[in-house]
Amino acid sequence: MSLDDRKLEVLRAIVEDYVETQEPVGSKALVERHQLGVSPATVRNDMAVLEEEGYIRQPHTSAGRVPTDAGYRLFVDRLSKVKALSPAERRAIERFLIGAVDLDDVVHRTVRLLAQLTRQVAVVQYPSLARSSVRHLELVPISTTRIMLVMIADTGRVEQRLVELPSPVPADDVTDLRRRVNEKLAGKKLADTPPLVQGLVDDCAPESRATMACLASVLLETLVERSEERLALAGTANLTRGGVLDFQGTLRPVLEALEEEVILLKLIGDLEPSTTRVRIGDENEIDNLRSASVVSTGYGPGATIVGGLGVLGPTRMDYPGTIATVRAVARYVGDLLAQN
Amino acid sequence: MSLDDRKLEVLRAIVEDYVETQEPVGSKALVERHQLGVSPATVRNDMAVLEEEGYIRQPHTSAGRVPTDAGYRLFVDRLSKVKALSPAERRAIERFLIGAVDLDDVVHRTVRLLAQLTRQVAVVQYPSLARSSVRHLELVPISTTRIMLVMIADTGRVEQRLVELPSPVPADDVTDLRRRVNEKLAGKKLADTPPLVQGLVDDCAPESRATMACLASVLLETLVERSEERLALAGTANLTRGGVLDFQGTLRPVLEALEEEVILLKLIGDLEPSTTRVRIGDENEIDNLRSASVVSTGYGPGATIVGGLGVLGPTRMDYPGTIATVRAVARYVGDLLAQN
DNA sequence: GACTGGCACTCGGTCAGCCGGAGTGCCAGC
DNA sequence: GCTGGCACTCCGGCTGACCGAGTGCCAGTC
Repeated sequence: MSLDDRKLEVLRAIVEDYVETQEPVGSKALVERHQLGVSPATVRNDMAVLEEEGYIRQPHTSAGRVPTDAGYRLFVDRLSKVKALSPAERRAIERFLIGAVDLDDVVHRTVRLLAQLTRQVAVVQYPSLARSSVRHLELVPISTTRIMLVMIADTGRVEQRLVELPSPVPADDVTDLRRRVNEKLAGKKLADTPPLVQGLVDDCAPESRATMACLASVLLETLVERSEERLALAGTANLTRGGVLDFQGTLRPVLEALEEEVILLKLIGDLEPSTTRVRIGDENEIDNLRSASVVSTGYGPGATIVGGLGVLGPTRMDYPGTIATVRAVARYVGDLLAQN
Repeated sequence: MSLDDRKLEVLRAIVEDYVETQEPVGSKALVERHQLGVSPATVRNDMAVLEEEGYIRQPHTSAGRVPTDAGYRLFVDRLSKVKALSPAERRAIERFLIGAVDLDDVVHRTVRLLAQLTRQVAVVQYPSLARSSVRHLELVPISTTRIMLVMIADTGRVEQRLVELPSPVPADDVTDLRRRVNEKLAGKKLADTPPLVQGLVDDCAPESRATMACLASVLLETLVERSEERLALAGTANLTRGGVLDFQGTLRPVLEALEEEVILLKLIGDLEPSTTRVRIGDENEIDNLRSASVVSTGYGPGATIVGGLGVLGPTRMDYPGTIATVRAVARYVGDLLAQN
């Protein structure tokens, strides 16, 4: 019951036409627009098979065919070759990213760029703290019993936390604390710090141990364990393209999902394999996004990956183009980070 | 041609009913739902006058009446008393804000809270740098020719900028720079710093002047002049309540406007008079938001104002309730900031 | 003079019925 | 195994009728 080449070709044609026109595609139109070399009747037979196999379906009897999620999946996996970016697009990417002055700026520019190029909703995760190393830890006395802990990561991220101290600490002691903390932690992966931090507390002279313990708990709790991932989002307005036809009538669930950072992280996180990932319709675990597709990938300097980025759109999207753009942007961002 | 009390009462009834039901309201329904003590025919006469004056209009002949922007304006200015918050709402606010650990957290919680309570789109501006004072400036050497400048403001905001130095600077000099910069600037309003910074450069020994100049220019350019305002946004999904009926059929322009930080700032900025501000429909300068209303106010510790917050929704919104909530939330946030 | 009841009129929304067109499935023939 | 032909289905759009909500106006009443 395997699909021969022509049937696959028919599927490809259906996907391409439907993505472009947003309308169910019939056998006659298909042979007209693509040089299939066979008659509409033959195509109809092929369509019947494709439908039986679950790759396409009819919205109603006597309407054209529309790809199913499975159809898109097959298309993405076997029928589409990655589209090369146009020189104009390459230039746009470079121009867009070249003036960035700090990490915030890079992330914001990237997310807007992605939204603009793909004409979809774009999401970019800030470099994950969990994958960063400590470049420097700064302790800034705010008052005698308050210290601002500033952590600068090698990925460019800077996080600050206010630490309330149990008792007043003189400025000299702060200097000493700073030195000790940096000696121990600078250059270390954040994930590797817990035992080191514990060591710091243990090695402390009794009189400053309480202070160090305070510092250590803030460090561990808010930067290592509960390290909040940050995100940037752009292009929500693109959801309204194509009317309310995509997303089965209402943007509600999609907009709701986009407001939940946890959900977005799930979407573009899981960046292990460093390859581009495509989730089509029902393949999404999040119920609100069953009518959407997500294309995501990891980025980072060189071969390492420090964060994820991706776009979200209707299942009816230009997969080859989107995949190419997402990849290209990720690569550029990675290069940019490598320069620091 | 002035409107007597009953006509105003009729207008109020129309606004309240329309806000609630989302449907044009007719004379008969009006006398049934409100104890106006007159017959529908009389109400019709009043309506005719109100329509002539431009406070209400008919979507089509022989349909009920709908308030115009001017009608809402009159309602807000003269007909509505501010609604008191329910104890439940007060408790919600307190509970929501009480656990905040840092400024980011405060802002994020606030914006979500606002969105949730008003069921509209909420915007919260971070405390403006322009209205902040310098609490501390920290210089962190990243390499011999790179310094991370970290500014901690009294409002809790922390900004960092990477400074590329013209020549290597030894650690001791950095310490010295840090001391001098803080002596001069700590405690000063950011807006007052430019002459002081200039003084710092002028007073510098020739050998460190280039470094100081570098620092000064980053400070002035990116923190004082081009000081970027930051924002948080939440509740976009609330736009879809009431179908696509509000916002004349398409969310597009509204979503687009919400993506432009500049636009949002204009909306909730301009916080001079410290009073709550209501912009209704066409009163908005931004074309994309002509079908929306914005309720905004300033917040800050005590009587000073350091930033703005507000909500955006359809012109058909519960103004008294929204105004009360926006005010209350602003007050709570101000109190919270005052505690630091 | 202000309010009221009554009446004719308007017009949007809905429903049924009709028609055309696009598209299908199937079948016989090559 | 492909093709042309044919009957069938069903969506979408159009039309006309009807209903109901709501209005404007007018004459009558307090």
